[in-house]
Amino acid sequence: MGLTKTEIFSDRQNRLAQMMKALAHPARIAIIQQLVKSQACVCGDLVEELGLAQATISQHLKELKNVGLIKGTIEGTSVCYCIDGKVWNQYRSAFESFFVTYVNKDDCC
Amino acid sequence: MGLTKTEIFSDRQNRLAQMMKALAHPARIAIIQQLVKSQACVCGDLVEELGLAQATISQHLKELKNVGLIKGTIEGTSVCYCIDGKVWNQYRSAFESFFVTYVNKDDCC
DNA sequence: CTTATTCATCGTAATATTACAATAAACATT
DNA sequence: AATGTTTATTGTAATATTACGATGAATAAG
Repeated sequence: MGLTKTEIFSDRQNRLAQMMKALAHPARIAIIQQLVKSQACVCGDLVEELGLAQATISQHLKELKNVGLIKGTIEGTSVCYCIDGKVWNQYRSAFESFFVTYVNKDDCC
Repeated sequence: MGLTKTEIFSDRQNRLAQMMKALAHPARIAIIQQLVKSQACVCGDLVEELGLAQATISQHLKELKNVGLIKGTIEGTSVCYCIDGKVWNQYRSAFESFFVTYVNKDDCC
């Protein structure tokens, strides 16, 4: 137990859930917002901006990298992260498709 | 440790993360989709539709209820669940606001 | 009143997540 | 080469999540 039963759900459902999960932490939201704001790519500045340990930030960055939302390129001794526009758009349309399915009728109960 | 440091993030960030979390499981996605599809409210039919134990479904329903996305009304011995249109719209616009912040320029790295 | 039916809750096991100190790896600087 | 800087990784503790059987509470049916 304690293990999500992905087999019984559709690929779409699993993928959407995974997308949500990638953003289901305030630190990862904050990281994304920083990357959006500082049009140029930030790197370890994130550690100063957010108040978390370097190891923790690195861990969150890894998760965001794993789902493809961000990518990092090495620049000397530091790493420059930025948002992957393609994946961002995929997320955006996946979320929109999900939310558009429900049309507001009078609540039935 | 192991406890999210909500204090260091803004209310907006925490709320958005919580919304994502509510939908960060395929079973909860599937439940919502069922409720959208069967315009009338479903109840324990969910247990048959998805392949999870009754206790598990009940637990997921509770989480969705906690964030306000769905509401349930007792009908005799069964419970009728449906989406709360107001909260749905709040979610929708919160997600849209988030995704609209990033405008696709050429990826910088 | 007794017996089903339906759903919520409790208890519990397995697994995942979050956070950080400590360390390693890679490059830059002296 | 030796030292510093920056990031990733490893190990670990605390907490959260997921799933389900068992039980309880409420109403319906007999």
